[in-house]
Amino acid sequence: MEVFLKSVSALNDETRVLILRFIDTNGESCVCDLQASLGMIQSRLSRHLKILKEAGFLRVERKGTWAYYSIRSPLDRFRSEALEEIRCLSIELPALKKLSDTGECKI
Amino acid sequence: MEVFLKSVSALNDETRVLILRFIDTNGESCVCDLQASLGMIQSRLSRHLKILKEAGFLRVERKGTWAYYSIRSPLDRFRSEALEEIRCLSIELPALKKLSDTGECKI
DNA sequence: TAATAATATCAAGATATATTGATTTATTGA
DNA sequence: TCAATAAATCAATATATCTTGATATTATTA
Repeated sequence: MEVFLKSVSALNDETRVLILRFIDTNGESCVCDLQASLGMIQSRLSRHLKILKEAGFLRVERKGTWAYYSIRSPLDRFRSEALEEIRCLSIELPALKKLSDTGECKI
Repeated sequence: MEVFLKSVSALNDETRVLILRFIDTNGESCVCDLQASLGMIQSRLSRHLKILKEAGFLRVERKGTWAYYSIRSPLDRFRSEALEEIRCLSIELPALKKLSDTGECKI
């Protein structure tokens, strides 16, 4: 029950659904790119990433001071179905802004 | 997005997961039996049943003053997967008390 | 080792959701 | 039509979650 509710409550927020969809679409993303692309302040984004990670949807890889988030793999059946459902939602997905590539990451 | 979040937020409560599991296990149930079996006060139960119904998980059939709730059929893929997940949870499921059959429904 | 940059955490206030007891609505049968 | 019963809704309070700005942590590099 506990694990199921943790997955469900992680999904129960429009912001987090958007983050999942964005990372699912664009692949591994660092926090500063997500900030720039999604237009979210850092503490807010960081909080939601943590919730998604602890619910088993995301994994993090650190490279220096950067943190790269990606869809955890493999996902179990329910999480996988949830992600598939999110893939089918008609969402206005913001364009990817790759600050980390160009070195202008100063947020 | 709206519909997805409605499903998810309906699942995001231990009480409602228990109700879904109970009705899934015991079949169509009237509100007074659910009250007796689950030990919930009437307004609380009624609220949760409404949320589950409006999220597309349950349907109601009225017979006189009674209201019988059952799993809506067919369920779409995501709801169906969610229910399957709930079926696999190890939950202490209270025994069914059929007050409506014996006529002792006075709650 | 000190300064800087990226990310994480914390504290306070705002918003949403759950619980309870009281009231209302709807249906049945006298 | 009135009384009784099942179920739904309402209002108040309690609890949980989200947002923001400030602060802390961690890794890099000068």
